[in-house]
Amino acid sequence: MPYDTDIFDTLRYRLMTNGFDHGQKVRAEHLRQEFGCSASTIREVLFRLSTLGLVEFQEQRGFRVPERSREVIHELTHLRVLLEAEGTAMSIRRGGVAWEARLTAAHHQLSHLEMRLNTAADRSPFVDLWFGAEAQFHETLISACGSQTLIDAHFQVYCRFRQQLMVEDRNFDFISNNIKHHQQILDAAMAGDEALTRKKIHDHLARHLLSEAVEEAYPSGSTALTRQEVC
Amino acid sequence: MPYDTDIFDTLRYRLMTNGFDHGQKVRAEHLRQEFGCSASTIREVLFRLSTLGLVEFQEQRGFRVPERSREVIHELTHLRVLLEAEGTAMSIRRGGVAWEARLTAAHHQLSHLEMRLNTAADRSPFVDLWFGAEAQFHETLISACGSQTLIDAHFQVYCRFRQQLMVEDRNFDFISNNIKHHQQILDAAMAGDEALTRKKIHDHLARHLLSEAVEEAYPSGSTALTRQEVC
DNA sequence: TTTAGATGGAATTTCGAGATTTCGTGGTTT
DNA sequence: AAACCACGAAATCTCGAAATTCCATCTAAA
Repeated sequence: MPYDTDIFDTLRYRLMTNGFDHGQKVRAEHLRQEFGCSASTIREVLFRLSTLGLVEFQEQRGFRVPERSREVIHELTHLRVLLEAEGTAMSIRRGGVAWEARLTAAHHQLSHLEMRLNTAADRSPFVDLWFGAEAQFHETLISACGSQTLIDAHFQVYCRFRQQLMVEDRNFDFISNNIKHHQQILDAAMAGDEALTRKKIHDHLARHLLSEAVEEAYPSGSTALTRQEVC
Repeated sequence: MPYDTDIFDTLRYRLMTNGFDHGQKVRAEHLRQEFGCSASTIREVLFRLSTLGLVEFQEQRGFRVPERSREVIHELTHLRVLLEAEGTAMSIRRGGVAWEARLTAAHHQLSHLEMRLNTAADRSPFVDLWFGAEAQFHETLISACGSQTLIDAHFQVYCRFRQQLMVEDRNFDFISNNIKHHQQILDAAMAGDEALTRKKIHDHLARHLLSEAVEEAYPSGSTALTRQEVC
């Protein structure tokens, strides 16, 4: 039991799974009582969480959970596509067989869970597993890019993206589309087709982009945003 | 007036201008004495600085200044080109006359300083001004992109980029090339040519990329990295 | 000589309290 | 009714010290 890492991880999970309301102030005093530590420790943990963008620090006003908005989701998606497409293209160039093996494994695990999610009557036992597997798959995509800087930047964006979207669409209506998307990304990457992989990554997330901007980047296949969905 | 903001700004400036050695541990106790405050205050400031990547936090091992390396410079440059090219292209699309005016102003100021730097016998009085103007120009390039998320991400990368390169080449041998580069970026942006602007931004920074990777992205004009230079 | 363990000083992390600031409530004035 | 001010409660920020951990050095055993 080294240190306040427990608190950090607990709060990070809670923030990413929307255990706090968007825009709400973080009540340091309540957390202090809950974890049985001093205010300074909580304060420090919150500073560390602000590094990931999961809480926002304001001078003399403490910390608060970022507001949820369509615009922020759009911006995070845009950045995520930019980084993930670039990182995956680099992985294709320099990943080799080892990366392909890891990617296949990650996809297999994700695919399995998505099948279960798609058919199960009660989805709740799979939800957390699916979130983990989905994160693992996208992380693996860029894992062989060779740039820890890019991986870190992507992780920051991914955390905030997840925080923004986790609250929505617990019905997993999108899941059958996602199965196709992930398969197409895998196939394109395995074929070594960088351009196609970039496009499939974009299409996978295009749902969360506001339509106008989609037009600009990919004039052909724009999809209007009628409802926010997870991933 | 917020108290530790002074310390934050002072240390940020010192970190970005290499007032500390790369890879060195940050001596919190020394800083505490220098600023006449408690260890907690210094600790908090360092956490806030780690948000920008200017110091790295390690559990139970305090903070240290990131190591300087050719690989990290390459990665930061790669990310900077990616974000800056994208942000500038978006600014071109949606910036309008107001953005063009601001960009022209920023370039004019920068250009003026670069002329002085290029001819002055003693460059020292212009150095700080030039760093500010250079940052201002590149910040203005992406300022109309409409995505605060992208602007924040770029700022993080820019801080670390500057921290890595500030120590090098105080002779400003690169300055005459830089004058051309900045002019070309301005011209391409004013002409509304997104592709050309992207290329000019890349060329401007290509010097800091390791040659192999430059080949991959821009097979035509690769420039080997023989010596690190600022900006 | 090398390795393992012990030791003491220095750095870190945590704590609880006091100082400062913000925020909400209620009352007064225009 | 709207704007302004006063005041108390609650939150934030800073501090100094205590508790914990790291790190370099020394000693002993193989």
